[in-house]
Amino acid sequence: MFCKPVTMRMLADELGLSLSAVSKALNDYPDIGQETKALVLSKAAEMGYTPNLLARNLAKKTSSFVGVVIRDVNSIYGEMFKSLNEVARRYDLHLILYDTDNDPAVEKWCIQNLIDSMAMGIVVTPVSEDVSGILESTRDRVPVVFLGGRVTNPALNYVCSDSRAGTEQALRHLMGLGHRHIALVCDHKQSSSRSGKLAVYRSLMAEMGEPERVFVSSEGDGNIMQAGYRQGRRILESKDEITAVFVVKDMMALGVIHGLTEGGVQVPEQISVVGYDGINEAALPMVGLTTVAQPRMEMAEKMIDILRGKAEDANPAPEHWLAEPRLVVRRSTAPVRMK
Amino acid sequence: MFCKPVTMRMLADELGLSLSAVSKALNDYPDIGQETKALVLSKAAEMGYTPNLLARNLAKKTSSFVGVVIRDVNSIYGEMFKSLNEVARRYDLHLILYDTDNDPAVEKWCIQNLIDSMAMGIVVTPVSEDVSGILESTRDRVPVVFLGGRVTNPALNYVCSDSRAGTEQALRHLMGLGHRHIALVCDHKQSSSRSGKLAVYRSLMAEMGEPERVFVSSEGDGNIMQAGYRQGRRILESKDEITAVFVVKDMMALGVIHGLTEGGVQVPEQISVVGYDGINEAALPMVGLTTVAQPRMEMAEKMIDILRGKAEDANPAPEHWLAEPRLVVRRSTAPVRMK
DNA sequence: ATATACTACTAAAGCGCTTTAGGAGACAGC
DNA sequence: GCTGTCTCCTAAAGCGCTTTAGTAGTATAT
Repeated sequence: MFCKPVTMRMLADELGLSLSAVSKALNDYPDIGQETKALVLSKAAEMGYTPNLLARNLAKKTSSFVGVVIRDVNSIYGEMFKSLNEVARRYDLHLILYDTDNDPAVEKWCIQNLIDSMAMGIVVTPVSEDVSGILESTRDRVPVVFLGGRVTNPALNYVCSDSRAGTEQALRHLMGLGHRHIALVCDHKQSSSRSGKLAVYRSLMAEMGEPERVFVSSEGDGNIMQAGYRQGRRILESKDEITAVFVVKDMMALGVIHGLTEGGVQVPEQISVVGYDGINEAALPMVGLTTVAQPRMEMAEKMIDILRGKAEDANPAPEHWLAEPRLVVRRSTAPVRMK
Repeated sequence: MFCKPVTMRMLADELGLSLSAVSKALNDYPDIGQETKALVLSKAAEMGYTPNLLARNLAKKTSSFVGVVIRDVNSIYGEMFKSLNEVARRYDLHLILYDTDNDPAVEKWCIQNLIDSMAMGIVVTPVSEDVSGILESTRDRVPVVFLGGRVTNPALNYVCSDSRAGTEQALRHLMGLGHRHIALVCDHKQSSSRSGKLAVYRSLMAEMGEPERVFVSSEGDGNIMQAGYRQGRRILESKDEITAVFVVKDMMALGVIHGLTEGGVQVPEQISVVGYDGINEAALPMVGLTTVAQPRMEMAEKMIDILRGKAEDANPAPEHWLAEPRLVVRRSTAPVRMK
């Protein structure tokens, strides 16, 4: 059923040229005659020749594949794929995407396969903040850039949004609406972006002379949205005159809103909610979540940039990028209601 | 910076064996001694050998890559990636994912690159119902399976949900709730799944002796959700005592709901809405869209099955699969309100 | 002892491409 | 004439693996 594709060998034979002449013509080498080059190119077009990427990559010891390893593609990082895809296309790069489903064993498998596929680089949102396994297997083989705030070790390549700046935007927005009793909701997982958000929250609360109202989900709270739901209920139970809440993840914020409204509290009339990430769901008309959006395109560009740089220069100096997030105001926040 | 990985050659030299002996040991060939095999395997583990997939694929003339070409990854088909990813892993397959953004030129580029990467198969949600370009370039080179209802040519491989059965489930659900004045909303794009839904709608309306209330979006309506919004408004303008509406796509249904509620009509109190696809957004608590969900896992399994079958047997007989969708009842539908 | 068959290995070609080294021919300078 | 220097092309090795053909060596049958 499958017919043999046109190879350079066939082109060469057809034209009575050597294989290398054809290769040089196709790859714009300097030491090839203009006429010969034109001849080869026209013949290639005529016969419908297209280069075999695997063979090319193997011979060049470099590849046009970029690995993308995401904990959960149904998240902001999965949504970022769309931007990555666009940037990759600009450079004739191809994305091999994996969803690890938060399983370290799967993550390991993915990384190994990318190495074996000679990927020119790997983007990964690591399952665990302990990335030593990833570093060890990829060390001196393929550049890795960590995405999202879980890893911000200055010795590594990473790209994430500036969670401190984003948090400040969110909180100042609430404060600008007159809110003072502001709660923070976050999940139990440690990450540098979480601790950054927490620090900014604390300093702003201190600035206002307000006590900290921090709600942390516990391990057994199920998925992130359910965890948010639980915290929404806890906020109500706290009887703590809270008028606004900042949630460190949009998905969790949706859960918080659900918990709040199910408990009979209107958002934003009684409590304002702002999330973080800028997931697609936040923009739905029936959701309308005010959120701090990560600049996907810019982050995608930076990640590909870094990987391309490493591939070319084999430059061992780590590169970071803190992307400036942008507050998107929607329906879930409103001025505080005066008593 | 990049160090040379362990190759079979190194293993062979280290053990004083031939290259082929090593290859056979690693690949479970019959004509290799048990002791030798054990020796090779342990040495491989010791030296941390892993096979170069590109080289292997090139030599075997078959690859472990599967191409996935999706019009818009932020859609039900993008969400299906998660299932595809899981199935692919079972067979040691790797997914090269592209988002064509509905651009035929990009689609062409993606397909060509997959051919050049020696993909063992391609899953595609085609931009246009005219897939002759795709067929021509992939013919006799790589098996293709079309996903979604846009292509259901019996001469081709395709997998999609049974839109007739799904539509019937949706409409019978509404009818069971007492609805008789049921509208159908669809977009202007032709596709076999759309025509199937329309046909079932017509026959059921005829069965009830009700007139057809069909709302078709027009070309200039913007994205699918905006198009739905427009139709939601049109439904209100129609003054046609409509109590329920079936929308052929969830994203569009969200737009319809938005149009309806913005026009002051409560969903589901005044008008029930049911969608089709089962996108993640439909399950959000603040959305709660009743919908006909496509069985993602089953469809993913079938697609990989088909591709694997074609790759092995080079069997030219086309295969189809109509997956049975499943009605998921949520908040957006309610019993008709008696006047 | 010889033919037969089987086992366990090696040699070598090949997958389709890149790349290095080298060589033929043209042309200039002295 | 010889050397040197171009330009344009070829030969051949190599990327890391698979696979075919072939060959020792041992065991079995006659």
